Amino acid sequence: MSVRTRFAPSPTGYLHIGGARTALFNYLFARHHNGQYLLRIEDTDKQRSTPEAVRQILESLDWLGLGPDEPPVFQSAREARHAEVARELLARGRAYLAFDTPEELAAMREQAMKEGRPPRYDGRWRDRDPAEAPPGRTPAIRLKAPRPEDGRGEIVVKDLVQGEVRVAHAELDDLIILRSDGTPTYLHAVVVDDHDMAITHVIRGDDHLTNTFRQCMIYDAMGWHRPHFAHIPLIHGADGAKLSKRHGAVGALEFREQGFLPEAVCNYLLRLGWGHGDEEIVPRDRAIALFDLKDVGRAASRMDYAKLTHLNGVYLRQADDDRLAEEVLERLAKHGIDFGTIGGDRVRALMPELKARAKTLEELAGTAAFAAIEGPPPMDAKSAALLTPEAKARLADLAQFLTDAPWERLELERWLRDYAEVKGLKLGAVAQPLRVALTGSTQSPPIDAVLAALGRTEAVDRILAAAEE
RNA sequence: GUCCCCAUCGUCUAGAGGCCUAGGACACCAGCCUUUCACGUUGGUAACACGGGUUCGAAUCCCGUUGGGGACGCCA
Repeated sequence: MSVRTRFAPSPTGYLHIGGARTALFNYLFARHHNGQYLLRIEDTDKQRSTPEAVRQILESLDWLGLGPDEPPVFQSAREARHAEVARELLARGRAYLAFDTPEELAAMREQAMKEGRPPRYDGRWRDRDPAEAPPGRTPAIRLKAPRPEDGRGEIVVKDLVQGEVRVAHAELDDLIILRSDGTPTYLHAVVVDDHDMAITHVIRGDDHLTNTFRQCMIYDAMGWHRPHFAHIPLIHGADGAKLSKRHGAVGALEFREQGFLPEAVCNYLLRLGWGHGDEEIVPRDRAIALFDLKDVGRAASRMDYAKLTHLNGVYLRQADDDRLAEEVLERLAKHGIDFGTIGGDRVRALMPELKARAKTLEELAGTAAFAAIEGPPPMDAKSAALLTPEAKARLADLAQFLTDAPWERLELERWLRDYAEVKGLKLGAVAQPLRVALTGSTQSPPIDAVLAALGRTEAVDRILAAAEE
């Protein structure tokens, strides 16, 4: 039977980076086994689910290159089926009608907590005749949890990541599978959908580990085969607490905004909890070839933005120049920086040098701005301070001589070295004032590359402007 | 409170009883390279939570302690 996995987010907000990793692992596992990777939107909570969240989840997955192999399944569209299974369980005597009110249940929980007992449903309607129900109450359907004679049974799950995990039947209570309003509960809907979608491997966050035992009860009651389960550890913030906004970016699309490349984010997420020897750079194809659930760690890991940033730099340097140029120009436009066709060409021309010096697209856009615009670049204080009277005189001199210089990068470099030698100067004494004049910054790509990319007219204009300031 | 899971440098990890004087990566520090910055490169600081077993031998197996996390809804 071919492997089928699914990612099942609930559309109550943006796609969390932890969810993105769950999706990635589901994707990689399916691809590794030549199986299918599906998406199910768990929108049975009508109060909190929004179409906007659905849209954002799809966009996030698309950006990460984790789009599903089949159209997404919307859980809300399958409520009739969920109810049908619940009624079947009822008909088979594996479930029963429970007429409790929410208030009664709350009181029951409170009482149990007060007495130091675990808050579980006591099964008061399990063997009671529905005829005894108080008038006007609509019942929920509860599943009958196993109650072995000796009271010592247990449910065993052989989790592909966590290993063998067991929970005593005594820990389980009769869970609601169909609410009194006829809608399914999450635990029930998940089981029915995973079964109907022929999911073979359920890979999800380990916050679902204890839910698994409740779900197993439903599989068993229906006589369905349980899928394999793999519960992967959660991602925490740098302080070890649950990852939240105060830790920094957590939404997948926030990473895009901040200038991270999707392939870098995926690589980072993969290495968080999964490893293959000392390999750090694991592109998609390699990840598919290597991925195995047995190599997934069992401990929660912490989000490290510094390492993500480093990885992003690695991927940035490998990325295609035109792609990066497009991204950068888009960002410049968004920041209200004016540039024309020529500016775009200059950014493209300088991209090989630019990308070696940036770790994110946002940073790249910042360092590319001087090349995109027309005229003298804005100058920071540190750069302006470099424009001493001597430096300005030097620039004026350079502007004059550059008029006749050969305009090609390697030739320019030689020309600059000759110039410095003739004038008895260190190359740095020539390059730094030039850099400041041309880029408005003390840091930039090699000055010969900058000159070549700007073109003679623009370069000389900027040098003259700085000399006359 | 009850149940479940987890535990190697600050962080991510390698490690399946001897290959471990514990390896790699990020971050940090110092040097080299150099027209600035970055890249690259060389070196450095830095960890098996603790206590008991098992064994000739334990980071690796077992038990306990401590610490962290998760779950206990007519939420998902």
